[in-house]
Amino acid sequence: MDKSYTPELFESTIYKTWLDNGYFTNNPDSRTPYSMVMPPPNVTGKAHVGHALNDTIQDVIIRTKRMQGYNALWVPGTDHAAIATEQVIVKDLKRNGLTKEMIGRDAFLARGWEWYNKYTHVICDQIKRLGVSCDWSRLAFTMDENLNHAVKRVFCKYYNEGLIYKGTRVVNYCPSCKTSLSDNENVHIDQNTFLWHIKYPFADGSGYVVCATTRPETIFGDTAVAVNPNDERFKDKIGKDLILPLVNKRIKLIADDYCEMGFGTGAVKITPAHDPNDYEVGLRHNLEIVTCIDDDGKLTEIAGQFAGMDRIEARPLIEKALKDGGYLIKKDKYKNQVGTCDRCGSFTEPKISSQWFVKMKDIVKPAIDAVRQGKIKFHPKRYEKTYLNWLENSQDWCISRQIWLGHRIPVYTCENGHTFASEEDKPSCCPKCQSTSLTQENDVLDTWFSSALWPFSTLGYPNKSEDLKYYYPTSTLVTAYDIITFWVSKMVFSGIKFMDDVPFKDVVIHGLVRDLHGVKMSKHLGNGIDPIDMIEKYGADALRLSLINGMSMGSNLKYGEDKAKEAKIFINKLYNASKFVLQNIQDIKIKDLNQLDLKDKDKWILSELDSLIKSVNKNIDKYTLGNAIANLIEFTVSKFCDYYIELSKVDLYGDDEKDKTRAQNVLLVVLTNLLKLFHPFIPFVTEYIYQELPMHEKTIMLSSFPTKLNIKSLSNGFNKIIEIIKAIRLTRAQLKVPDNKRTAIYFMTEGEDIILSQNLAEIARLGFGTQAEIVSSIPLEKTVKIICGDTSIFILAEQLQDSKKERENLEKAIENIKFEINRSEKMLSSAGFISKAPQELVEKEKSKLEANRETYKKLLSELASIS
RNA sequence: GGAAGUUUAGCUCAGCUGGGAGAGCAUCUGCCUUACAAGCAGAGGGUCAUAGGUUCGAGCCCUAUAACUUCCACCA
Repeated sequence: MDKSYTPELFESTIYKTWLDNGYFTNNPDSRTPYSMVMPPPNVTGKAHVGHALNDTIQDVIIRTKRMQGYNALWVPGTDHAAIATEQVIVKDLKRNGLTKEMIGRDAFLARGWEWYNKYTHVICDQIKRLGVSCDWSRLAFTMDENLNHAVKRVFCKYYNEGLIYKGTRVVNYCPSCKTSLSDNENVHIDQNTFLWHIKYPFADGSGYVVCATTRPETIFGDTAVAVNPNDERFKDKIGKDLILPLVNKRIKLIADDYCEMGFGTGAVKITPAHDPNDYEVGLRHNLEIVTCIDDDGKLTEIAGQFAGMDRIEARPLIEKALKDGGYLIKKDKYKNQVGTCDRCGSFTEPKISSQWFVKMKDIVKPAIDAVRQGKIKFHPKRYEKTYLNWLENSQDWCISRQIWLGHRIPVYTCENGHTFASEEDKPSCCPKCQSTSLTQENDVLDTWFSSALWPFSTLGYPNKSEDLKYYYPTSTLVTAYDIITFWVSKMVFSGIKFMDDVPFKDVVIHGLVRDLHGVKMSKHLGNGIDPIDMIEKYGADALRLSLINGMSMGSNLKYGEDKAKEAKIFINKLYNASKFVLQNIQDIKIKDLNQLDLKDKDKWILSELDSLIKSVNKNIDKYTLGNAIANLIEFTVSKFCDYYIELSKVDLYGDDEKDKTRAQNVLLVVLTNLLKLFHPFIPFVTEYIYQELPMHEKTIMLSSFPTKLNIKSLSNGFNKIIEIIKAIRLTRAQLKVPDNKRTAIYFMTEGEDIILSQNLAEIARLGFGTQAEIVSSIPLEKTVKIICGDTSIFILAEQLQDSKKERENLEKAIENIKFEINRSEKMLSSAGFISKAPQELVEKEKSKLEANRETYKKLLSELASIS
């Protein structure tokens, strides 16, 4: 092994070995299945830290399950991200002076595929560098032939059951992406704007009403003004004609409950084409629908002199025109929320158009029940609320997009006006009239429509494959909280609808990776961290460890480069500890630990290891991976390295062959278990070290995950020795004895102290002693006395403890113990405590009190003796 | 407008079914001890956001308040 940890020397070789041996590949067999599907990254994207976190969590889970003996399958894949990719291609065309209409749909799609083929490997290669153990032979893509088939099958089923319909609605429309969006993709942001109060005069000259609006440019689309039917101020005016400012046409004053009496001026302008509520009002009152903003976000002909202007740029000019015409009463500052496009950030416009929808009401119900009844569990549980809340209030899902990339809606209309959905690529004729002249819908489906099928489309649906039978439902889904509503909910109702079963049983939700100040990472701010950079500088294991360590499930993670650095330092520590073990077991005779006469320190480290194994298993089961890794690091540093390795030197460097063999075997057992426990988190370095062990399987990946130690007579008795070592070290530090100056250590005991007498060499080594022995009388004058529990320790020191400091120490100790005794006495004298607290606890408190009283006496007499 | 989360050491966060407040980083002191100076040993540092309540006992449970964060929602 090299002197220090250098991941770049082995990470890629090891990954290749794993791949070449097919360790990631799985097919149905007699074992119990454990399956996951990877949330597909955008095929044209670049891996960011969020992917690294998401994939690391999944890899930890799948590697653990694989080692636990499950048939563990993890299916990777990518998403076609239609809107984003389409934009990129359109931009690319524009540079060459082309538009998509100029090259036509087929040529455009061909370009899309070029793009997809070119970039699939980029993102996959980046993800591979993390060390993920997904089955790459099953790499899926939402536009694959089979997935395409799944989409069409699902669409037709919905369609034929009447669950998909085409309707005219006001939907969110992005003038920049030039497509409609689902409610989900319409992101509300706060905006400081104004409330314009505009005068609408009655046609008969009998005064006017005032409407307030945040969007004065929509005035051209107004077809009524509404007031509340109970509003006394307007009661006798309802039905009268008003003059629409700037347009000078007549519109009616109508009464509708939608208009709240207390709000604003009490009157609201109605623009059915550009506001969902107004549209509803329009339907009720049979109002004309006037579109005044077109697909590019520009004002239409109806806007007269403003026609052709961008709706937002026109705003100040419209304001001026209103003012000039005497219509503007006032302009107040106002704060409201405005919709923006999830993909490009531009302001969306509510726009009336003909779109395809999925009826949500019925299909959503079983998805709600599945979570309510516990068939699907969220971790942490609180995210159930996000999920349920969204499903319970969901409106029909707008699935049509006015772009070309993606799954084209498989609905055809024949020349005789018959409309039907077909799974076939090119249906030959209309099923009703056999006409062969068919036209397909132009719109494509929302990307989430295909993502919703991911857990079963990647396993072979719509074919009734063996994979589906064996691996569906999948076991666990790991994703960030921000796509619970986009994705998780849609997979659940789709799975139940088309597979008759939930798509997964556990949903593990993690947070988003933020910078150190908690700010979202973005190119714009330059605060992003490139995971590939981190891998190159610190290694994939360090990146993985830094993401999991300190992670609390479901909460955001503040991340900076220092975390990767820190992680690398720790791995170096593990590496060095392993190196120490390996160097010292070259000549090992391997024995079963139960056949060896284990010493106190061995029993101690093994019992610590046993509880580590239990807690790691428990924490992985609970998906609290951050706690699991904290346990592992704590054990490695504070128990194994700081104590056991140091203690083992007594035997390794001594003359007794039996002691040496025993220490070697314990070291090997601890290291082997530790490597296995660490493997899911830091797969590369653990495999690398594992291969150096004198006895090992082909790969640590397929070795068994520790569940418990089968070793008898584990004990914690050695903790007393550790306390003594700490007391000696503390006193030395107070005496300012430098660590390179060793001192003699003596003990005086009242009776026989077996554990002490058996660990003198250990105390000497770790307590910076030249020697340690039990004596019957104080050996020399130049000693300093330390009281540690029931043990009296003397260390030979040139610099005597100054008596003032010594008294201070004693007094402090006495103060502390007095406080403890008081607390115990108070507790034990409380009738409530005795009767209500668990018996065990009462007993513990009693014995603690007794011990403390003993120590107290001892300390007092000690104080008396020095003064 | 509705909902969720957070508030513990200078910083980042743990803290189990309520039973003596923890880690890492940073700081200070000493040490190049043959796995590791990317290291070792030791130390200092907290009114657990505030106010009440329940309890023998509260960082943890309940109620209110405050600050921050996020999600959802069609109030002109």
